[in-house]
Amino acid sequence: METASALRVKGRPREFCVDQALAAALGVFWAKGYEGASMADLTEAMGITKPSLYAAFGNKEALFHKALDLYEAEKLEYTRAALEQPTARKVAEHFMRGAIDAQMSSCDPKGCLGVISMTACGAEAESIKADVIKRRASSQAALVERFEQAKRDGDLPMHVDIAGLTSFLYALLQGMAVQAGSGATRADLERVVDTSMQLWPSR
Amino acid sequence: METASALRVKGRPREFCVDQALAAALGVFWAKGYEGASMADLTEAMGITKPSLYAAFGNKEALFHKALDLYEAEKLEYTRAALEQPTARKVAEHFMRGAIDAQMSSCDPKGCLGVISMTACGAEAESIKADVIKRRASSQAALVERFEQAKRDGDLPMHVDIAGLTSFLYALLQGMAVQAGSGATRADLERVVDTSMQLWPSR
DNA sequence: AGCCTTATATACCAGTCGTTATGGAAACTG
DNA sequence: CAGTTTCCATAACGACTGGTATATAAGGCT
Repeated sequence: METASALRVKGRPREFCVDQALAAALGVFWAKGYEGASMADLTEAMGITKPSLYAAFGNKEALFHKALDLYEAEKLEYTRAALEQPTARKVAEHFMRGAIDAQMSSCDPKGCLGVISMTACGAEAESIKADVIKRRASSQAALVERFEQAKRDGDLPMHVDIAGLTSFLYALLQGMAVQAGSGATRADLERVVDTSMQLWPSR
Repeated sequence: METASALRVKGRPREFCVDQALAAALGVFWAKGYEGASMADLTEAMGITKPSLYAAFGNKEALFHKALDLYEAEKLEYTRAALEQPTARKVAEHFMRGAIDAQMSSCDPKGCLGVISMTACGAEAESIKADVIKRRASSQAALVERFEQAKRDGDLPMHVDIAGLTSFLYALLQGMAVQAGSGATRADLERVVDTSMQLWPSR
């Protein structure tokens, strides 16, 4: 409908940076979950008032979905790199080490936004939960595909159940996220990864 | 102070069963988390009014702690049986199969109350979180001790890192709880357990 | 009987939730 | 300059939050 409207600003320009405000909102959601983050928390962290927030992002739920987009694009970028590793073993290790970096960053909240948003489910957040589930399903499907390729490549034994191995790896990642959110240290999580890699099949 | 006061009921007797009401409260907390469960939800499910609830249980937080006691005693009883299994392998398998039964029961909410309560953390629930973390730490310590015994018994290789293996198993349990709470089927979780048992060291 | 103690039921408290109407200020176009 | 459009700020909305005050009802004790 509109052609390159970057220049066509008619009225008064907004006084804040949308991307920057969204990043601040992501931080709040990440730290407190969807329902735990109040509009007051959000507006304070974003440095804007409530009407500005509603004008720029719609409402709380729309803001969350956009924050989730940002989270996937920025903090979950490592999963894309993981799928490009040469062997199934390296794929799994990249997933887990990357998860540690993402979940234990000193400047970000601990844990995984997806896990936090999915478990904290008070009826109103049902659509939030559904969104997170859908995103994770597509991500998991990509991992299944990668492991099937690994089996064809011969770096994964023929007898392993791919769906099982994928869910197993995801369970580990989610469990690590839970532990990251409840006081585990980076060394704790690294021990989990080391143990997992020692047990990994193709070795 | 008081000696067997079961008979000494002075005033009007209460019209509901405390244990039954607590069980109903547990169901609500389990399904919606601590913060997601409102007093209206609780009183409705328990079949009592708010003043009765406050008189019998103190407040929402005290009610939650008592519900957590009940949860540990009833739904987490399988962990005690698991520790008594003859080998480390059987201990781990009993833990995981028991977790499936507890998290996928057709008459109870899906997932693990501990995981749900720990991840949903909105400031006010900080003491809730601390309680859950403490309980899990003691449970985890018991598993460490059991695995050290297994190493002495020779059914666990000498080179394995016990702390790592324990956190690894707990991560799997917590990850399965996350998946149980987000639409996974019993077959999905059983695939995770089968995969885990195929990778388990001492085999 | 009457008293005493406790439970129940209704109504209410102050505070917060997400959301929005209102009024004025700021910047662009003509 | 006026006109228009959009922004920001204050304040308010009804609904709901956890928690209580008050009044009435129901049992045991003497």
